[in-house]
Amino acid sequence: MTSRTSTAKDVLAKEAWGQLYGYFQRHREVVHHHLAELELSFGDMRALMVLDAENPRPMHSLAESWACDASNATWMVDRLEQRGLVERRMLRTDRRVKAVVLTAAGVETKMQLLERLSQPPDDLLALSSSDLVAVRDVLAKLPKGSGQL
Amino acid sequence: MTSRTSTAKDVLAKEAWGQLYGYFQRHREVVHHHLAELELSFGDMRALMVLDAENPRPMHSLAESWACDASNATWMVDRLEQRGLVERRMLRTDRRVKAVVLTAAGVETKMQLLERLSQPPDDLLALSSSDLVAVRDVLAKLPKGSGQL
DNA sequence: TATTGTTATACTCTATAACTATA
DNA sequence: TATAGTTATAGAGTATAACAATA
Repeated sequence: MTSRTSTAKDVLAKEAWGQLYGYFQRHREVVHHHLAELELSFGDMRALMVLDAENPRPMHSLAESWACDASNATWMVDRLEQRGLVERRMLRTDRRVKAVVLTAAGVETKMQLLERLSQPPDDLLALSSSDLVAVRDVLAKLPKGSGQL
Repeated sequence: MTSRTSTAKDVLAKEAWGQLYGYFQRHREVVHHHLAELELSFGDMRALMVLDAENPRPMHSLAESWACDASNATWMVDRLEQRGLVERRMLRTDRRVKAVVLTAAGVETKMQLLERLSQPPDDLLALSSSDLVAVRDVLAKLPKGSGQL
């Protein structure tokens, strides 16, 4: 709706975006490599990210966090439970809800995954320290809230 | 294998990577929004990216580019062909191979998709010009070849 | 006999609708 | 009657194996 002639900054933003986008295209496989090592699917990863051992999460709340149907949440938790990574707990306050927590094994798996994912690709290490600081600090200025379109 | 104590640069690289990774996590939905507008699946996008109108690509070569099974390539090309976006051509040199090209409609759809994908998110426009230049120039130093692990 | 591509089939992930049990 | 969760079922997307045509 804000259609107008391109400013110099529009061009810069497009070029910066192109670099960012291209970089992630090239590193998509990195994530899948780490997941394969831990025998996790992409869905497993999204599931683990939301869960922990301290805060039991009701199924319907998980479905919302995962932006999926309730029946799909049942299926995802079933798989993780069969692998011993999560556990369903009954709530005494409302016996309809089943709250999900990570087991010790789930915590361990999540930790290993996070450690791998936080490992920067080698090509970043080839940059100078000042370049790394520049990227880090500029991106740190961007809003961390839910992504916009 | 290069296990050693963390240098200051290791820490910087991890922080920069964390920012890059987080940014793309937050903007994953942007791509899906653009795809939905054009009624394309994620697979359709990957398919279109590899194809053009000038260079007929044999099926087995496409399966390799898409890193999928040959039978899956058949299925993907079938769908695009039914939508009129691609066309199978016989090769007179080897009558076994079927080479795939984008139709005029396919070129148009691919162009519309590329235009949308190249549109930077609003939050980048909120950065200063010098910040945009910094991000663009640092990322431009990274290798463009096939991603490494 | 080897290669290109397709078909038949099955498995994973996702959703919709119908169901159970609580509230 | 409404809500939390599951089950039954169907569809998209992926793979493996058997097959047809051509080299």
